[in-house]
Amino acid sequence: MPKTDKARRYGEGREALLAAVVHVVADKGLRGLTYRAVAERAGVNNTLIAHHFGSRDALLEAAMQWASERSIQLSDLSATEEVDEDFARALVDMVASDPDLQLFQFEMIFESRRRPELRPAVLKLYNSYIGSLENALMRRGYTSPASLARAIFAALDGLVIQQLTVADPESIYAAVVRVGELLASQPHFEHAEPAGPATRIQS
Amino acid sequence: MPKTDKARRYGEGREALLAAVVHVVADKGLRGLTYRAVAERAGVNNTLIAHHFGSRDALLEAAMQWASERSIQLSDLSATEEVDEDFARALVDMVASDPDLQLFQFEMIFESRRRPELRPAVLKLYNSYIGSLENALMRRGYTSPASLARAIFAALDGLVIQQLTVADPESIYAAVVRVGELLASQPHFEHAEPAGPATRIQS
DNA sequence: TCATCAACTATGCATTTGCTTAGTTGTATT
DNA sequence: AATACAACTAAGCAAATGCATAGTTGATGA
Repeated sequence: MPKTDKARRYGEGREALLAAVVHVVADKGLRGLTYRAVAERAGVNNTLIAHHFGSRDALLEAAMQWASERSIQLSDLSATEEVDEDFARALVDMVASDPDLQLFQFEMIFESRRRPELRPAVLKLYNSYIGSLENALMRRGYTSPASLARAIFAALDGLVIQQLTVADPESIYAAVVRVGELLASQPHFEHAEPAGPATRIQS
Repeated sequence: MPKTDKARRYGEGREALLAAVVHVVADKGLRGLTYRAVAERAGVNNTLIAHHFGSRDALLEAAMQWASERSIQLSDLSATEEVDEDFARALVDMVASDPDLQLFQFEMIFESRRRPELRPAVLKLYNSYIGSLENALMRRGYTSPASLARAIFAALDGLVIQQLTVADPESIYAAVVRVGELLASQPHFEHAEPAGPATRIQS
């Protein structure tokens, strides 16, 4: 039996369709993103998509907007004070408990290469992640936080992909912890110090 | 005008089709992977695909095999002695000069979630990358090289994705260099020492 | 030189797709 | 209660797709 959300109430169709897009893309890919598949998953008639969004492309764009708005998750995580065991556990748990949102976003990142209208949302997402991480690193006194933030984010991003596709959660957990250790071994303040000089750790 | 490789010689069709798959997937996605698109790109009749491979699924599987065999690239790079400026430049140049192979592989990694027959090849690729990196780290005396190799590979993987989608090559270059610095700051031997004790750098 | 077989092409078709058109139903406003 | 309009459904169609069938062409070995 296919997963369908039934018993929708009047007026909830649009939102249900957007949520359905994320799940359909996550488990059938963009090739499986059809009016009928999305509608079935949302529990509505397929022509409702054309009514609300006009075209498949517009549906995808709307879904990207919608998903990125509710994708505070990693952004919150990145703004955390440090990449420690708690962070690692939270990240691994997040991916394990809601892989579809991550999968959808990765699909959209690659799709944005071919669909210019998706680029703004994708860029905003990435920049918000990397930017908040960069701020956190700067507050903690790391040197040249821009390239460091990019590198650390890339590592976390890459580990999420590995967890989604080829590796078991515990290996990923260990690797995330290792990323935290790499960070800790770089020169930085002992605690976040918004202003003024502070103790700098040398390693 | 569409990119078509014309003037094929008798007997080269199969190989041309496999190469075409990589390019088609890279610039139109898996949704754009149709018999007609691939055949046009390869400069052959679309029914030749059914002749050689039988089905679209089998074509994709064959292309994955084919591509991973000729994807010695990152593996070679990972086995390099250290992640320095030369390595960073080589990585960035590789992605810039041949993005299609990388894009194809990323698409396949995600596709392997839904197509079990692709998993062996994907796992083999990842394990060969991470494994050779782990060996290189072990030779250089890094502690717990398994999680470190996974983390470093994830960082490089993530940076490749960023270069392919959202960031300019020079930002990526800087971040790759930073990854090298993170590695250098970890305790390890000064030079690769296959056996026996050696000078251990403390940071 | 000719037989054989693989590589290759031409035609065609059932299915799936995006989306249009024409309608129905629910809700909010007066 | 009547109006009006948005949310929603039913039916259907032109185009694209995967692939089957039937044939043609080129290389190769006897």
